[in-house]
Amino acid sequence: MTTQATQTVRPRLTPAARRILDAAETLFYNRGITAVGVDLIARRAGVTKKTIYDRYGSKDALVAAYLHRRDERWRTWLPAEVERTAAGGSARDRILATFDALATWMDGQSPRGCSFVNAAAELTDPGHEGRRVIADQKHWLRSYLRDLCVRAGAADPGLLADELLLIHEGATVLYGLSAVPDPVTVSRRLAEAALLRAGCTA
Amino acid sequence: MTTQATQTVRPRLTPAARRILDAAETLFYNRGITAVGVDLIARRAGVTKKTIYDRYGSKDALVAAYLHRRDERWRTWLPAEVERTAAGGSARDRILATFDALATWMDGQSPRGCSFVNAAAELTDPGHEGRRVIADQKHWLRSYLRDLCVRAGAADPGLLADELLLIHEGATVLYGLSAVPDPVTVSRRLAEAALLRAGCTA
DNA sequence: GGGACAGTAAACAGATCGGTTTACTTTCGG
DNA sequence: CCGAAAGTAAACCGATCTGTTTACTGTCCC
Repeated sequence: MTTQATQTVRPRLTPAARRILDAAETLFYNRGITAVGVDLIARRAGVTKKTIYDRYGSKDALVAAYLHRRDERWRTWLPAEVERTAAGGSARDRILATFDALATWMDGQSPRGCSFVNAAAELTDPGHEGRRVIADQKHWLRSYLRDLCVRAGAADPGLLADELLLIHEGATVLYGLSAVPDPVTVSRRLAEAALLRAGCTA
Repeated sequence: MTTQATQTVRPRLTPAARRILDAAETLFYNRGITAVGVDLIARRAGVTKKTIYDRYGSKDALVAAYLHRRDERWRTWLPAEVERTAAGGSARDRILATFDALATWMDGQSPRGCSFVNAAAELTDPGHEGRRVIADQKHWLRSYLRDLCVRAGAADPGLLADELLLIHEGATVLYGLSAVPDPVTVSRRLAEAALLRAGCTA
């Protein structure tokens, strides 16, 4: 057995590695993955290219790390935000709260739509590790919604979850395209109709 | 007044220009816009780079032409397909037929989702001409749906059109991500619920 | 005090990027 | 017959691409 290391809070990321990821996140999201070179990331992070390759190995791996961290943030933030805003409410309230949360998330930091959908548009190689992260993210959201649907007493929770997921994606895309003034309000209405149809009235 | 030219069917595109656009369409859609260079397009089209720049002027202009042609095809195909499949039916039937048409379109040639949404992910410069084409396309679909909603006697045609548009986009994105087995069926169910709510029963 | 680790600085590699230029050929309508 | 348009072929431009290499400096822990 390996000896247990000292219990100091070990930073998963070195300071430089964190700065790299921060810079990469901003640049990838706002300018596109392919359009951003590692030289630019290095410059922005105040770091040498060597450090990037020492920490991440390749640009593809850095892209995967970028998506992974974005996923982690979303997974911790969304349930917390739902609990915060729908505290004391029903499961149905929580489901509707996910749409308000979506609006908050987008207004706050994501004017260009879903980083995963955008990344999927660029990561055309099906073998790219980032594609796995993207698929995982959508499956997580679907199962989170499904869990809420079960608790809301939906007739067919799986089907309702699919419907809600579709509405989420539609709202996010329209938000990013600025093609419709207030897509999140539209999505909330659609969700209400879907809930009604599934027998979730409480 | 300028003299009317001879009435020969003038080809809007020279043969080489057409081959260039064909090659660009396949490559841009399947590999991404930024990831594809003009040298590759030239090679695929059996053409010199000079010809590309003689015909289109810049890569950005070629990208806009690619989106424009894709838009044109969609605008002629969709109404025709809807008339074909919902011939003799009601306006409500036509609305639902747009979702079947979407499935046909995607199965046929667009496994990677909507070319416009994908392009929007890459065209980060708000001044890029392609962004106008994208916005126009969404507005066209919205007004096409809105027209059908009016004829279907919707309580609030504009709002219903927004809802249907959102469902369309959601279905397309989920289709491209392969995150849900049959997003188009899900979208049809959602559309039925939305129509019901808007009072369109015929 | 010595090694492992994290980092800087900067050159280097070969390929590719969008775009231009020069010189020559083919086709076709007035 | 002549000139314009459409095209090939290929070299060239400077910049940028992902990724590697060499040499050196801190810092921290055993």
